[in-house]
Amino acid sequence: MPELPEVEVLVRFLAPLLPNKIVGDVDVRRARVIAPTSIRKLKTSLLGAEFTGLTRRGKFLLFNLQSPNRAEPFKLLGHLGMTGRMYLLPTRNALPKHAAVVLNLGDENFIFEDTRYFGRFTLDLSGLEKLGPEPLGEEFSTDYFAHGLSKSRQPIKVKLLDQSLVAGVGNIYASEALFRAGISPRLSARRLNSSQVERLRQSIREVLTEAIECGSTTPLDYSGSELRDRLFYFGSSGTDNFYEERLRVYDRQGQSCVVCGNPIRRIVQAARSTFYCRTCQR
DNA sequence: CACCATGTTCCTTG
DNA sequence: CCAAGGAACATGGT
Repeated sequence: MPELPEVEVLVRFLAPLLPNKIVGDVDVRRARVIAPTSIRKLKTSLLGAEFTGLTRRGKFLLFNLQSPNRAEPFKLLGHLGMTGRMYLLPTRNALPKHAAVVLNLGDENFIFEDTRYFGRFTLDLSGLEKLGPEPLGEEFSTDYFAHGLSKSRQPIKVKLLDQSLVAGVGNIYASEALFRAGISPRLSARRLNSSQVERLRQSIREVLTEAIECGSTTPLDYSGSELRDRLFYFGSSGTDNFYEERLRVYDRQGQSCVVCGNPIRRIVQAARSTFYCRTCQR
């Protein structure tokens, strides 16, 4: 469920639930997700430690912990990859099939579940080093963005996925932001004029902000597998597909553009799908 | 069987 | 050294 808005909503949901909870057991069921941290190292660090906070950086979750054995607090870095979820589950509930890491916190377990195991739950914080600014922060300025784009010949859609340019935009919101800005995804990044750069910067902020607001009003009730995580774009069963309906171009090839009525196109860029309207986006 | 999927990293090529 | 392209990772849905 991973792009900046989904991670942000998850962090807001989990952050108040974690403080004062102490790790009583660490069960690593898929070692790849904690790499390069070893199982032993993770256990040594986490056993007896208390959660003190949770924040977000780009698509990463940053867990703050305090161990009674150490003077200094420490951090754990989480990433949801393509299919990751994190949630608290009563101890009596069965673990999900793809539980990658389970932390016992007393009468409930903290679950990191990830079908494809592309996610991370690790003491290695190096993933943060090359991140660009937060798109919703002041550092993501017009000048910064213009300068970053001016050096790249890549199509603008591909460049938006570069986490060192701006942190947190993924494949869905890249298409959505370009549609809102009326800019073709195929345009070379350095060919955007200054008004396009500014429109795109604003569009990125709006698209992400609206997605967070939308997600924040949804009950994030994961009691295991029955109640669905409504932030999941796909896998919506029955009525809860409103999330997809908010998207104006993503996964809508062949459907009518909400602005001009012409069909939404799907193209492939850097081996990933891009959706756009040829009429509205030049 | 084929192709598709919210992400990142590593390897190769130019 | 750098930018860009593609495969790889792993599993499931259609």
